[in-house]
Amino acid sequence: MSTYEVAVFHPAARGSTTFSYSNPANLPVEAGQLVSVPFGQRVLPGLVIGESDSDPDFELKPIQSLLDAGPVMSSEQIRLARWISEHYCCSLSEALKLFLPAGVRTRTSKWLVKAAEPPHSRAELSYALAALPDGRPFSRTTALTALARLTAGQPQPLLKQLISRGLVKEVWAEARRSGPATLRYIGQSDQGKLPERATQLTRALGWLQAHKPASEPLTIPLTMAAKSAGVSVGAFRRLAGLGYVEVVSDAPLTSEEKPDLVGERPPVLTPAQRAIYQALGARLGQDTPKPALLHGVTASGKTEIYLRLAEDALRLGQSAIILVPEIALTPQTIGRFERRFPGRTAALHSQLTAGERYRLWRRVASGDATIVIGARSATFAPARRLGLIVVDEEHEYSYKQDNTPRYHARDAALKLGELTGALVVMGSATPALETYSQALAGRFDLFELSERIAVRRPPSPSHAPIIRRHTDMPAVEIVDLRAELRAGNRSIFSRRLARLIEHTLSLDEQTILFLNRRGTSTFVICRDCGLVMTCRRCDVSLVYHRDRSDLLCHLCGRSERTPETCPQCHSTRIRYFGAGTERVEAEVRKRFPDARVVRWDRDTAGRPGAHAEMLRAFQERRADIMVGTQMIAKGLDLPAVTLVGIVSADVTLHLPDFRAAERTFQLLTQVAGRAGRGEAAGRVVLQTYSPSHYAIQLASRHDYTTFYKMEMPFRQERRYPPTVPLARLMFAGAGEERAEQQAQRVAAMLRERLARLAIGDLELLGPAPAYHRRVRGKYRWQILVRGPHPQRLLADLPLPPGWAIDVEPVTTL
DNA sequence: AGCACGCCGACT
DNA sequence: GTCGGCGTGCTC
Repeated sequence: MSTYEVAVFHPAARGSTTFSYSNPANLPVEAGQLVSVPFGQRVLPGLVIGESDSDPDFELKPIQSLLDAGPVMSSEQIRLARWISEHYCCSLSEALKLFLPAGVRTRTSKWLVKAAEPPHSRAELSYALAALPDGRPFSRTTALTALARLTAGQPQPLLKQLISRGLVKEVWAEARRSGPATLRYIGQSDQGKLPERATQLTRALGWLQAHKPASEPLTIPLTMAAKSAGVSVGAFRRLAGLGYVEVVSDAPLTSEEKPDLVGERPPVLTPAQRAIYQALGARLGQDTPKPALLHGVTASGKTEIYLRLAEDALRLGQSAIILVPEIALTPQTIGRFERRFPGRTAALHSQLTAGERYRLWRRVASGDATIVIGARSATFAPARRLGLIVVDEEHEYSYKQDNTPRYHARDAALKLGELTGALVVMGSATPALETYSQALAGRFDLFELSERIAVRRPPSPSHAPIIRRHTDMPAVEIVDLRAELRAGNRSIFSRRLARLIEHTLSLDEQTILFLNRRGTSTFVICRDCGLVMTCRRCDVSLVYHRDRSDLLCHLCGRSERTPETCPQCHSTRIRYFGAGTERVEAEVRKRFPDARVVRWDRDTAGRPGAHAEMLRAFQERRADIMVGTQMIAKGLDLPAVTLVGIVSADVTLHLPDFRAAERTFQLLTQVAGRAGRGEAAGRVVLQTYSPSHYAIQLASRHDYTTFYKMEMPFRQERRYPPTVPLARLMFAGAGEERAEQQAQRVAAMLRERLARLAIGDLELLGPAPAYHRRVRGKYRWQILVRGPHPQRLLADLPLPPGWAIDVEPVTTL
């Protein structure tokens, strides 16, 4: 009899461990199937990885039941999960979880049940036992409610006693499926049975009757119905109890609009676009096409190439996954795909509810949606017959997940392409050095788009042709802020920038002002004793936010009242230094009182829909100046912007991280690229205290190639990625000395392991305190592992709690 | 993560 | 002797 290898969803599952189970009931089990299995004392969900003939010397437990009709993961997806677990040193079940939305994995929960054969001492508590349900399992809440009557409102100790005496047992059982509930209403003639005062039920029923189509039953997600009818979900559940409607979990979902609508007409391609599109399009049907890097300056029309390729994939009966950075996942980007492929796209973004996410997952799995667009997690969408994977802005750090599994979506996408034979197209104006060097080495095909295109869209809907023509890259002027100071200008705007803002306003054109820092003042200091206000739990200075008149910690989010006197010396001479976006906004309002300003950063774009609102306000010319952090640097296409002011280019430049120059270069180039995307030429003013730094000089000339040539030797010399692979072990825990001891102990273990495994080409750096030594009251230490295949050392490492492994970290801060 | 088992100290 | 504290170690 064959055994089944099952990855169990449980934190204890280390490494790529699977557990073997038998299948005595002969359930139709195949790889990729969700099952529930007994594990220890409990029943847990697991995923069948495969079959084997191995005959272990202990007795196998049986697979208990199937949790889904068919497999929920393909064999390629299982192989990708295995790769993730091995490459990023996480457990297989952690990697598998990436592929399954919360509603698909079934949870188990704790229930209580009366003991079948209660032990000796039962007399004194029999009164309590009598209050509990017989035979069937009941929830903790049920038990507490029943016991509350006997204990004057303090049932917890009594329940605890019952459990500890063995009179009540805790059991693990499958919980209800957490898929979104669906309501089904066929229509009933015999109303009037409802009690008169049941206003909620009457309203719910009225809504149903008003909304039911004439011929077919009404099928709608329960929450949606409740929202629309203005009653609680409970009202519909009550109706279900009375037999008016059916509430089914996980019912087959009717697809939304059917996809035979004609999408927006594509614009005519420029010769440069067409050449690349044709070269790439020819690979779509191929067996294992080589991945491609599309290096195109900002506004060179990369997205249109993606759209064309997606169209071709669809025509071949394939599906496509389009990855974009979370920050660029604006209604603008989503809208562009939805207009081209109406009814066929599934947009996965962070603001979906669990139920919506689940529904989209099902739509993709069923083949109803064939274009998936989303942030990094969309890599794991259950796309069938995958033909194309696009990684837009592939250099973006948000592609790296910052908790376990710490995967990089670009690299996962490349692996997925390799496994499925899908074409992977990466695009960027400022490729990551990792990617560009591999392209130069021939692992990827390199395509260049070096000219900008201005697009004039006719007001939609319209069938007028879309006009496009070449425009120039914006001219960038570097302003030396030291010279400004010398000239007596202490404002955050240089004379040149102020003049150009004025000029742009007078032309009725738009301006973007960029500063990669939120708040009003970045540090608050007492003039008398020199005390700088710092966070109680982190080792950073607090940032003054005038809008909320609070001091805010940007690491942990804690806010404190602004002190009127110094907490140390009680002086009133408290001063505020350093500018953030809030200060820029205030300054603009002061100096240009007639200008209409919007500020776009995490403080103003926090709530859902805020992005779209601000974008629309700016697009419809209801504002003249947009002030923002790096949120505005990504993928926004605002044709009326002719001036970009970089208030300070230096925020990220001097951080002690090997990627500081690369990051600064990328950010500045992207921000500068927001200017002049329409018909009118763009200008950029770049203010800095380091005007001769190569990252700033080259960003001002949009010169990626030279930047690459200068940065690579530096990495080579210092033995940093992409020349030498890197992994990092991080610890965070309470107690300053304890953290250091922890770090030393793990470092010693690593040294010992390195010697035992006789790995000579890996070096350990550290342990050393992290750049932010303390965050949320936890002290942070790190150890770097440098050299080829650090996984050799890190695989199945028994790390104490508080540790995390980050393979190919995006930063070492 | 739970929940065993197991080995020590405070009590009926 | 028993109850119960929480330190290691296992879960097919």
